[in-house]
This record gives sequence, structure tokens and C-alpha cells, in this order.
Amino acid sequence: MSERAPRRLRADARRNVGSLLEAAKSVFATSGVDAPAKEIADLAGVGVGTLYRHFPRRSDLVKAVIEHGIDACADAGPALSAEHEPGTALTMWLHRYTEFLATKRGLATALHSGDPAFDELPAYFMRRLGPTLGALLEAAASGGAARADIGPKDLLHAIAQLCQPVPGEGLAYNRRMVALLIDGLTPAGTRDAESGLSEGT
Amino acid sequence: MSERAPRRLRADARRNVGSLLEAAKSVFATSGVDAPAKEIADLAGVGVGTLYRHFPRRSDLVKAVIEHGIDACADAGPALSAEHEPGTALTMWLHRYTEFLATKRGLATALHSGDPAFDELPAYFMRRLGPTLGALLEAAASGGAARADIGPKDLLHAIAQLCQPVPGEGLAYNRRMVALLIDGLTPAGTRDAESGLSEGT
DNA sequence: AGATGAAGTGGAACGCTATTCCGGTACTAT
DNA sequence: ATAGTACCGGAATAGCGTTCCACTTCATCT
Repeated sequence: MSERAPRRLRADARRNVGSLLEAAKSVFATSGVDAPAKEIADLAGVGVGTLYRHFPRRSDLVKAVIEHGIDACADAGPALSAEHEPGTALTMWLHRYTEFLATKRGLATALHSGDPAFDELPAYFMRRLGPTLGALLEAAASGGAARADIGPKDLLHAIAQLCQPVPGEGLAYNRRMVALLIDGLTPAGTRDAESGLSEGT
Repeated sequence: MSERAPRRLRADARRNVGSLLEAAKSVFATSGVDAPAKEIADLAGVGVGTLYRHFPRRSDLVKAVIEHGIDACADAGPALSAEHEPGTALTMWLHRYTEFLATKRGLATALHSGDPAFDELPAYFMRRLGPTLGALLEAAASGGAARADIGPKDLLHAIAQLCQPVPGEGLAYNRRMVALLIDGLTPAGTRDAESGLSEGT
């Protein structure tokens, strides 16, 4: 149940884990989750042995990359609300979250593959992101910039569903659907450019 | 767009393709879509060379197995309505369809993997199954055994969504959700044992 | 600072699988 | 029956995943 005391890694090892994660994220995005292990190790500038030392099974790497993405998303919440007003912060964060889900199609597919290694991920997901979105939502709602009758869990789930790949349609389709949902979340008249259907990049 | 004239295969070749398809279906179900090619060839009683002759890429085999399953589902429609009354035929067919989707988790995952080889499948799916379910639905609705305000496409999609694996839950979960949907489809009082939540096998 | 042992590293080696290739086999048309 | 050819099987090749261990680097103790 509790966390093991993981006797902090040696400095170089920690650096390598970081490079590996970075490399894996990039390679997964380019060549898919089934990319050769060597490709990842090379990009990270380490030997394959090192990769397997830190991530014995491929699912360990995949899980780590996903968790890393989740953490980054969670951290973005407070950062955004510090620099923008509540309504804007909320919509910006939701788009950030969408980008995270939409970019990682291969990862999401792996996640749904039935491998028990990923069983705990959904819980981690909610535990980490729920409070973040909850705070954002509450701040926006109390300022009248968002409806108050929807909870963070439902919203997180709904967007995740909408980001599911639809055969025959591309990412743009998913982004449009999410944008629509977000528009529905914000009372008319409060909408700003951030929430629209226009695409950047 | 049109079918190639495939200069009908030699008799033994056709037999082999059949065995291969049968074997692949079984192996995919047991060991997943990434099962060794040799396992499939052995079970089919042919050499690997023969497998690759007929299905050069793995996606060709996967596609063939899925199409085969779709065809079987489509053919089951008329058969069921010939032997049962409309309402029963409808629910039996929907459960048959659910079983097809739920059993082929690996296949569905592959299908959503983004491989362009599968791009045409969704269309084939609808083209083949839409009319079948449409007929079933219409017959049941006109006899008062089903609501009349839902179309075959929506229903096909909805069930497909519900059959998507949910991490942390098993097949039973999906079957329950679908059963629920089917119950909702049939007016109270018309329900028969076929549509309930009880499981056979 | 220098020494010491534990932690961590890299890549060769091994086993397994995909995919190709072609001599041999068996079906079909004449 | 015979020739011609479509098709078959499985050995051979290529490449990837994973393991293993001699070597290197870091952290700690004196």
C-alpha cells in the first residue's frame, strides 16, 4: 500500500533516468510505443543496459512517460492561475490537458491494451488531476466565468472520452469536439479568444 | 474502388486461406494480435511461407479476421429473424454483436493504432452491419418490441463505445453496460429472458 | 585528499521472431 | 497422361529484446 523508501538514486543515475524519460517521450511520439529500445537508449546517450536497469519492462517506461505527462499537467494548474484570471486559466488548462491526451495516442492505446501494469494509472490520473482542475473550476465558477454544476471528475472523463481516436478522423476532430465542450462550460458573454475553435500551429 | 478480378485461386490455396483465417482468429483470441506467425501457421497446418504469401503484412491478416467476423455477424441477422420473433431476434443479434466486439479486444486496439491499413474498415463495418441491424430494428419496432426513435448507426456506435476496454474492469463490465442499453431499447413489458443481465457461458 | 566498496554503466552475446527465397510439389488444363 | 505453372514448405537471413558481467564512477569513511 505505502511507498517503498527508495533510497535516493546516485546523481548520475538520476540524470540518466531523466534523459531516458525525455528520449522515450520523443521517440514514442515519432515512432510509436513499439520503437526499438536501442533508438531510445541512443537518443538518451546511454547503453541499452541502462535502459533495462531502470525500466525492466517496456510498460514501466510507458507508465513513467504517462505519469510524467500527468505531473506536468498538474503542475501547470497553479502556474496558470497565478498568471491569468480564473476563466482564462481554466480554458487554457483544459486545452493543455487536451493536448496532452491527444498527442499521446499511442500511449493511450497501450494503456487500454489490458496490460495489468497500467491498472493503477487511472487512479493516479484522478488523484493528481482532480484537485488541480477542481481548484481551477472553483475559482472560475465563483467569478462567474464557468458553470458551477459540473465537477472535475466528470469533466476529466468527458474530455478523455472525446480525445479517443475516431477512425477516419484526425486529431483536429477531437480538438474541435473538446473546444465545443469547453464553450458549453463557459457562460455566453464570458468567452474569450482562448476558448474558441480557432487553431494555433 | 471496384473489386479486382482476382482470378480465382487454386483449390488448395483457397483451403489454406480458410485454415489460416480460422487459426489466426483462434490464436489472436488466445495469445493476442502479436502472437508469433509460426504459431498461426502451425495451427493452420501450413508453412510460414504460405502465411506470408497470402497475408504479406500482419495487418492484412488482422483485417481479414475482422472482416470475416463482421461478415459472420451480418449473416447472422437474417438467420436469426428467420427463426425467432422480431424482438427476440433483435436482442439476440445485439448480444451476438457485443460478443464479437468484446472478444476481439486486441483487434480493436490494433484497429485504433493508427495504421492506415485499417482506414477503410470502419466504412466496411457500417456498410455491412448497418442494413442488417436496420432490418432487425425495423421489424422489431413495427411489432412494438423496440423503440422506433433510434437508428442502426447510432446503436452500432454506442455499443462499440461501450465495448471499449475500461482499465480496472473486465469484459463483464462491458457486457453489463450493453445489456443495460439493450434493456433501455426495449419497451418495458416486452422484455424477454434474452435481454437480461444473466450470463450464459 | 585518498582509499574503498557499492552503485551504476555499456555493449557483446544469446534467443527468439519476422520475413525472404527458391527447390520441390501438386493442381489444372489440354 | 503430360506439360506448365501456381503454390507450398521450411531453411536461411536479418534484426530486435533482454540478459549478463567486467569495467567505471560516485559517495563515504578515515
